[in-house]
Amino acid sequence: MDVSHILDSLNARQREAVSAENAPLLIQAGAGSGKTRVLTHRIAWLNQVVGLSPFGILAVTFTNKAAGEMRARVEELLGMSVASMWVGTFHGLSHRFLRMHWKEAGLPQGFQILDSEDQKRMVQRSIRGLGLDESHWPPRTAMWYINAKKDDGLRADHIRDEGDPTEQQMIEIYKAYETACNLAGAVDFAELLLRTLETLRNNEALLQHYRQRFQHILVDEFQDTNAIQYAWLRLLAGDSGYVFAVGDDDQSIYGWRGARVENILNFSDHFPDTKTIRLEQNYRSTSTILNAANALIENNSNRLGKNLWTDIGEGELITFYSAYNEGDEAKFVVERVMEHVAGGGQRAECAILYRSNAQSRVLEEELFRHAVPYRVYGGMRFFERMEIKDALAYMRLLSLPEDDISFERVVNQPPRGIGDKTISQIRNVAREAGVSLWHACAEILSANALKGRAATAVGNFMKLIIKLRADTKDLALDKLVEQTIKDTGLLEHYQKDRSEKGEARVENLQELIGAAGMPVETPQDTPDISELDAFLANAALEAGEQQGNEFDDCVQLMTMHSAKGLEFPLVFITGMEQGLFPSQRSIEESGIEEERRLCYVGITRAQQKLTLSMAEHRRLYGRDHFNTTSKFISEIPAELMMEIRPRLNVSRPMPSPVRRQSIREDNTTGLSVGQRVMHAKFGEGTVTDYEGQGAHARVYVNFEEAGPKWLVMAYAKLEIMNVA
DNA sequence: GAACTAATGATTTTT
DNA sequence: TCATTAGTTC
Repeated sequence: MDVSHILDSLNARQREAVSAENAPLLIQAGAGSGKTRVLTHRIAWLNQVVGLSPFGILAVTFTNKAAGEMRARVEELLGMSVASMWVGTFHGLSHRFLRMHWKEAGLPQGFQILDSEDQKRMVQRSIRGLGLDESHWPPRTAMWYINAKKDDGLRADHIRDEGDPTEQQMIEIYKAYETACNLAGAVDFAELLLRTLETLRNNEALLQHYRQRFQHILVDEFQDTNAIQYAWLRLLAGDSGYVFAVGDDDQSIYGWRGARVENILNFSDHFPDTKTIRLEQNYRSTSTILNAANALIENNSNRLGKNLWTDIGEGELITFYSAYNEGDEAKFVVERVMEHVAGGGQRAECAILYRSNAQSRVLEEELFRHAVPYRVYGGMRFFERMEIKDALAYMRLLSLPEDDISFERVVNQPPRGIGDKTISQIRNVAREAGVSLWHACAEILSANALKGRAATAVGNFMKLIIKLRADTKDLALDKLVEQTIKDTGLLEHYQKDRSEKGEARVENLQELIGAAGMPVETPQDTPDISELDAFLANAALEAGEQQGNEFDDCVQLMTMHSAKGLEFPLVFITGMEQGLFPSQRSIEESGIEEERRLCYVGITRAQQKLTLSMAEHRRLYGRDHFNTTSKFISEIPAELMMEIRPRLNVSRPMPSPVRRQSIREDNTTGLSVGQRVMHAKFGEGTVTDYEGQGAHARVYVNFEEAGPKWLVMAYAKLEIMNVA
């Protein structure tokens, strides 16, 4: 059989990995060394050469995006659909397993998934239920504790009581939380994994079935696996399965959320006869960039060790700029971006990276000032929005009225006269009887324990849900959403809010109808899960895209963490300051090796040109910081770097208006200086300046109430006022 | 029930 | 510094 299409495009190491004999394989894939390519080609190899059915392959990743890409690339390579192959995230695959084996797992058939926000509310409820003071026992902390334990595979009963009163209390909260989740048929993210693991462990027949089925297990980003994910892999692989693990210990940047680099370092101890293959040829960056990255990471101990190389050529030197303050730094970066664009480059080729999200603000302001379109990664995702979660909560109640989190969320949203007093009464009954809030309501009503108005309100709410469920039983999903947001009054409620925010919420709700109209991909082996439950699970597991931008060609702003896996011709790493990057906390406690790996990740995102910058003086969280240069700068060989000295006038806080007016451009705003205008939010004002062209045209308006502001014509919806 | 006020907390993020 | 959120008031 001709296998050239699988191997031809690969280098020697990649071929070795793809065509390796059956054995545990550890592929140390450096940044930009083609790891996704190796993974997908390995799957193709297993299928077309070894003759393994897609049915026998399990491929697991961390993000939905990575899973989607992998499936698409395999299908492209094989020229066929591989729906029977299990490709997905640890959570997604566990979810699939639990839907199929809910009985064995001891879950209700319609179990719901809690996202982090739901989980926090649930923990909060448990804390309140125990009569504890929330300020002393913050839900965040308790949630963090519970997740850390679950990620280590520990139930509340498993935790050894060392006599520490704080820990004892945490264990109590954990227990109460477990009870509440079981009652509500709710499963949090960590629970998906833990429950799957336990179900397999306690059910020999199931375990044997899956071990036999999945002879080959492929793992992406192996350095990011935590204890339970590793246990999951080992259990499934058993003694007869082959794990093909691809990862890079130098890119392990999620230790703080439980990832264990040891999983990579000790892989060969756990899987006998492991074959290790290193992919060190980099297809992304210039040798200057790679040499900088190599030199930097050399400073870490405890590595498996590897050296990236390329035949792309030296390319440009790395630029380093030490700015006077963060404003100056932003100005410098944006100027470089604008130069690139002026030279015919795309904005989307530029990525501005930073350590913490708080740093994006100044950069955004500077980009906005110059009307450079940009996109910030890491905002609120679609299915996390308040109005969307409200609608979903109603839908969840339709599916499973015992879902207490959803019940509490919408029982008085929109307001229908069920106040705190009534709710806490319901809660008490529920707690005493050990039933869900929904059942508690029914009991209270039949016992006539509520007074007039409250009783009617609660009764009406229950009737609403029951009627809605009956009415929508046979409806298509999008119609169901539509009817839900109408009949519950949710849509009307948000329509009353005439502000921009309210309008956006109404739009989002309408978009939800649209989203429900799209078919949700249900795996063929997932049995009788309703269309509604599939949609709800999907919403929790895949929170959707972050908000896009109306401009396609945007400068990309993101943290170095979110940049992992991406690449850009031009990369700017800002805030190269001791105490910020590496962060103060990492210097003091967690050790800075992970910070250095993060820096390594940042550097290796760059294809052609890397620019580093710092601010000697930075205001962060209302405090002034006087910074020294990041240690990491000194770890990059000086001959790879060129330092740019600040110009004399850069530290001036604001450009003088005189200067702006001296370089006049055509006025395309349609308004003239001196024109009186009206803005929906800021009120009346006078136009005093303008700049920019076309879609980016802006005017400077001095508002009576709100003060002077720059407004983009395309968005501001200014009303021209006639002089009285 | 909306509208104001005070308190809080703040690396990094996915599921 | 500043955004979110919980609490308070009318």
